[in-house]
Amino acid sequence: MNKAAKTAISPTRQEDYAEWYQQVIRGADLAENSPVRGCMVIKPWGYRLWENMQRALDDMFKATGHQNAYFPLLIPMSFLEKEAQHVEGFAKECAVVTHHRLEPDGKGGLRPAGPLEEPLIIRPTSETIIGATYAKWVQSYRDLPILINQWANVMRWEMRTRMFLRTAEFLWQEGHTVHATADEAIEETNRMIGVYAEFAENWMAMPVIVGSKTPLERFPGAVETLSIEAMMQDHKALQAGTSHFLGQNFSKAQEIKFQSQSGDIEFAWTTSWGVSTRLIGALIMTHSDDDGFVLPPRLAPAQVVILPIYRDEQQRADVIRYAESLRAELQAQQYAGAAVRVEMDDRDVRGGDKKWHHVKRGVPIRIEVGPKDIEKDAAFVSLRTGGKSESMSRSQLVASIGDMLTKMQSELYERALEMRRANTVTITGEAEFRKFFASTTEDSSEIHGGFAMCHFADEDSLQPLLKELKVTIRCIPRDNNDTPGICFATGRPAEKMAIFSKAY
RNA sequence: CGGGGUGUGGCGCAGCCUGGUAGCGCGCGGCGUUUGGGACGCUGAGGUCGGAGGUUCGAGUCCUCUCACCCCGACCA
Repeated sequence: MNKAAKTAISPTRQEDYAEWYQQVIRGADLAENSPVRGCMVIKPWGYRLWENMQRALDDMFKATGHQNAYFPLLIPMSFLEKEAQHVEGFAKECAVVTHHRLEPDGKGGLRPAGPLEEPLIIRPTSETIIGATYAKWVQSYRDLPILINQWANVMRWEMRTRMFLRTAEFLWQEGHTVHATADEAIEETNRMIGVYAEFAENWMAMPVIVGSKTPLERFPGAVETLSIEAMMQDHKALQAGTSHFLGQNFSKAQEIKFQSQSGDIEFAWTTSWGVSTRLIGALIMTHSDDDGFVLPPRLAPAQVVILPIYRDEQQRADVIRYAESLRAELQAQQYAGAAVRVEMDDRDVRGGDKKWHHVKRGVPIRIEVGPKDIEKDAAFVSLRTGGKSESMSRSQLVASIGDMLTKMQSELYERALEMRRANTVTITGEAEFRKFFASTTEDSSEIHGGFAMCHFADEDSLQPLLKELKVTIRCIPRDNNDTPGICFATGRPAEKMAIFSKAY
């Protein structure tokens, strides 16, 4: 766009992080705002990415014994009233359907007519409707466990929306399981947060911290909420996935009962777990740079794009033939257990524009082939993760394409991990805590802070301080967190450390 | 929902204070020169100024209401 600009995306992260985020999405053609308040249009490039995420997750769900099913979009309002905390959590952000038809309003427009006897809400999450269904399915301990996942859209009437991170309507999956014992349900809750962590780290190349939420941060109605937390490039935390142990709260509210082996009637134990298109936001803010989106190879809709370069029709024939055969060879290679995904971009667009198009979309590897390359039986290779572009012989390129993608994937992970390391500190006193999270007035970028690991005794007493600094407790990390200490704020003895951070 | 800001061709903006029927850059079409690179020249298409109402002979410019978006706050995957 601007020849003088050093970066493809303007502003840069330093200049204006929030605006940079928007521009990366636009530059990569992932999504755009729609005429509907708070709702976005996910464009093909963004949707292909989502499909790749879905496929990987779905395979993992299946591998852990789950099946997919589908439940209604609309939920009778009374269903939501059954679990007290659940209502409190979601009632404020529900879209309500009150009529079932439209009629002319006499002024050339339409007005709703046919009021419903009982209003329906558009699901903000499906615990209630699924629970009501499960209640009918469960009679005996022999009916358990129920291990079901649903891919769906949900709607939450959020006050402030941001593309992918928080939209009124979003796509997600929600697993809902029923078990005969608490232990089994807890095991499921742990297993699924593990699946999410594995997906985040191995597929998204995004390091995450697994931990449990404090009572104030829990899912409404849950006994225990586990989450994976990731650090974005502005050092804020993003909750990337949650897995809830719901105890018997929902089964009691919805009468999910079964007769046990001994003949007693017992309430079942349930779990729910989900990740959403928010993961795309996480991906953007984990890896992208000032030239736009950077895709981890494993999830990239196209891992390699071939850009033919030629001057005229005569050259075109040769170059295209060469490019096509190169494509076939590359596609025959394997990466991460699947064929390498290669695209050719032979659009009638100027070479420079074409190159930047793919840079901004985050394609991991760009391969340019022109007459000079054909002579040398070579190709000119550029990696989205940086480094010098270089000419490679065709045989070498084909032989090493899988390794290159593997290396890029782990490089992205290492980079993100290093960013998190560099911005994670252990804090033992309130003064230090305040200083860490203080907004730096001289630095307009607003990128500051990070993860503060602190021992803490009591969540409630910290609230004034946390509110003042706009910091939240992200989670109590599960691993390496057994050393007791002293609460950073009150000086009282504390069992565990928590991650404190500003968050999305 | 509270505070602040914005809303003018696809995108980014100027014009508004000092009302008189719309301008710039990029992008887009055509032609040509270029081309291992986000090039250049000529030429062309495209907007009635978020919406509604009002003031006025006349409103993008003033007033009222409304909607949407962005930032901050409260809430949240």
